[in-house]
Order: sequence, then C-alpha cells, then structure tokens
Amino acid sequence: MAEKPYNCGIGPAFEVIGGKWKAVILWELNNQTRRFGELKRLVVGISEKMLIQQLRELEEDGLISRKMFNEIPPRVEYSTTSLGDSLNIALAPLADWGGNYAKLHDKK
Amino acid sequence: MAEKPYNCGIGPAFEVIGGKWKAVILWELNNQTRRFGELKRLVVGISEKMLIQQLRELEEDGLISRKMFNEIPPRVEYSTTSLGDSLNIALAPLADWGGNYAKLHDKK
DNA sequence: TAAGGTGCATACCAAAAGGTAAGAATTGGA
DNA sequence: TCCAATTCTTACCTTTTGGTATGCACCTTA
Repeated sequence: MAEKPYNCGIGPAFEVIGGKWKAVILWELNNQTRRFGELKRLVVGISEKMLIQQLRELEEDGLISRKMFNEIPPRVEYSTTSLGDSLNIALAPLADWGGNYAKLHDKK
Repeated sequence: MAEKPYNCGIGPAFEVIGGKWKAVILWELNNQTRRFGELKRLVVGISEKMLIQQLRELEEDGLISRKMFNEIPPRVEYSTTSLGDSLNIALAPLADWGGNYAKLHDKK
C-alpha cells in the first residue's frame, strides 16, 4: 500500500492510517497518554508484535511520540502529537459512522 | 481484515472501507453517478479486476448501487446509496486532513 | 532459587490483498 | 471480414499484512 499520485486526500490519509490497527491505536491515545501494556489490553486482539510495529510506524509518521523512563521494570508512554490530534479529530466522524453501522448490522 | 468486537466505531468502519481502493472509489461517486469506464480513468492506478471487485463489495455492503442498461456496447452506472452518502460525509474531514498532510510531505 | 512483570526483538509461517494478462460477449462500423 | 468499444471474468502470481512462538534483559518479590 504505497502509491502516488492521488487526486484527493483520501489516498494519503489511508497510507498513514491504513491497515487493521493504526486508527484504533491512535484512537485509544485520544486525549490520553497510555503505556504499552495498557494499549495491549485496550486494543482487543492485537499481538505484541503488531502493536510495536504499528507504534513504530505511527511514530515515524509523526503522529505519536514515545517517552521512555529508565525504570525497572521498564516504563514507556505513548501519546499523540499535535498532528496525531488533528488526525483523531478528522477520524471522529468516521468513528461515529462506524458505530452506527455496527448497530445496524447487529455485530455484537 | 475481519474481527470483532470493537470498543469503538473505527473498527467496523475500516472493515467496510479498508484497503487501498474503496474509500477512493466511494469518494469519486460523491454526488455523481459514474460509469465503469469513468471510474477506471478517475481512480488512477487501479486495475479492472480490482475496480470490479471493490465495486461488488461496496454494493454488497449497501454503499453503492449499480444500474445496468441493456445496450450494446454495455453501459453500467454506479452511484452512492444514502448509506454511502452518509459515509462520504464522514470521510470528508479525513480527506481534508490527507490533503494537508500530502502538502506538508511534498508528495507531488 | 525461582518466578513474574515489562517492553521489546526475531524467525518463521499463513492468509489476505493486490497485480498482470488473457479472454468472453455483443453489435456497429470500416 | 475484422476490429473497436465496453463491462466483466478467470487464472496465476507476487507482495503485503498479520499471527504464533520464543527469547532477552532487568529487577522485585516470594
């Protein structure tokens, strides 16, 4: 998933938050800092490998930032950047739509 | 890409418009009916196979409708349903965001 | 001494998504 | 007669994505 050019913004947006997990992860970081373990619990069904991989890519794209504390056991906190915040705002209507759609299609 | 449950609407939404093409296709149908060939030209880079496949799935999910005319050569027109319209509305902020993001990252 | 909590990394594999190429059906027109 | 236009199908393949399993490093606590 990496093509150009696009005649609208949908293409670039999906390059950044496409895939199964990224939007959900970013959404969990909306307005709150989360530890790695927290995210693992919140994002139901994700494996550690995927979580790390997606967090790295979100970081590379400037959507989230990572803060590491030199403690034992280790502690790492993830939070959105201002760019990530702006994306979350843009995702909100889509999340609403998805919520309604899920209700209509009786997904428990 | 087909899991449940989700704790937010982002999951279901991405089940429906996830992937490389669907959102772009739906976007091209925003407020206008398009023929198959038109879409092929508008959605830059898509193959016929992908276009048909994605159109079929969008139809199954109730987002677009297909009108076939018994003419030779054949003519088929695609347009959004009201559900598809509501999704396009929800996608608009994301498209805006993507447009800005693309500018910032000098993707020509 | 052993086990557990944390945040990773890595190797290997399976599944899904996407791409390429070819062809089918129909009729009008050169 | 042969080709063009249009929508769609099919077979085959490559790439991407995601999943499972395992291990590491460090310290705390039992």
